[in-house]
Amino acid sequence: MLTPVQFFKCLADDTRLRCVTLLHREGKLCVCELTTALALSQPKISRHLALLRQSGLLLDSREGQWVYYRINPDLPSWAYPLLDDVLKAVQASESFGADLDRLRQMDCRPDMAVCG
Amino acid sequence: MLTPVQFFKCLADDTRLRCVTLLHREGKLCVCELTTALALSQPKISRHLALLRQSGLLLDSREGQWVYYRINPDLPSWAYPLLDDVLKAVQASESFGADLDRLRQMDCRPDMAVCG
DNA sequence: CTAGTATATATGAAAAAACATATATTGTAT
DNA sequence: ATACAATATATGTTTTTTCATATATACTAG
Repeated sequence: MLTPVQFFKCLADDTRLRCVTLLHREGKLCVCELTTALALSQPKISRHLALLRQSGLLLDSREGQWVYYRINPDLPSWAYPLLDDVLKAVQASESFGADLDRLRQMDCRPDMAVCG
Repeated sequence: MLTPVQFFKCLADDTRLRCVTLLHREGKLCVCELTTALALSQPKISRHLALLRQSGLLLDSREGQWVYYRINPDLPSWAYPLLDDVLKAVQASESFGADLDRLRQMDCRPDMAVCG
């Protein structure tokens, strides 16, 4: 079971905080979308996602060649108001807008019909 | 200015999380009260308080031989709802009750008339 | 169907950096 | 002198990052 300290360790890194807030806002994203949005190397993203998955904060699911991550819907109840306030805090920041822009401008995202 | 990541780094350690939640609940406490409440060594507490002070989350003020710490009242506005959520999350935990008990049972706390 | 190839993701290993803790010492106020 | 608090040093541990490689799925040509 995720403890408060573990929860904050998850958010205490720039890469992980950006992944979690994007996922909380967008619902679910695959690794390549996160890699593009954050403009970071694939192994770096993958390692941080693994940590978040192992801590129980995220769930993953494979769909064909893509692996999607999302916020675990069975977190302890104290976690959700925190996540909402985290999103509000981070949305105000400059870097979050840039991440979202790169995600929007990404051509050929897996969910888009043109790519299936 | 405190950023969201720095804020979460502050809370991503058991000792610091307990200090911050106690201070958020109690208003202000001196180092010896925190040392008693958490049942940890003075240098250990002092080091973590210094980190929290340097990050801007806490303010300190000397009153005679005692140094009091409190939550900085000039944090970015996103921080306060988060701190409230944090307190709710931590209050549910067992260790928090024990910290509070040790604080209550501490005899000769600096604020108490018998000790002045 | 099979072989070959491309894309997506994960992980092993190693190096660097950051962090936490203990002990000892120093500073500050009464 | 005594109580309270901060810091210096050394040490051990954890975390983060990168590069290279492994695995899994999908696609294409024969």
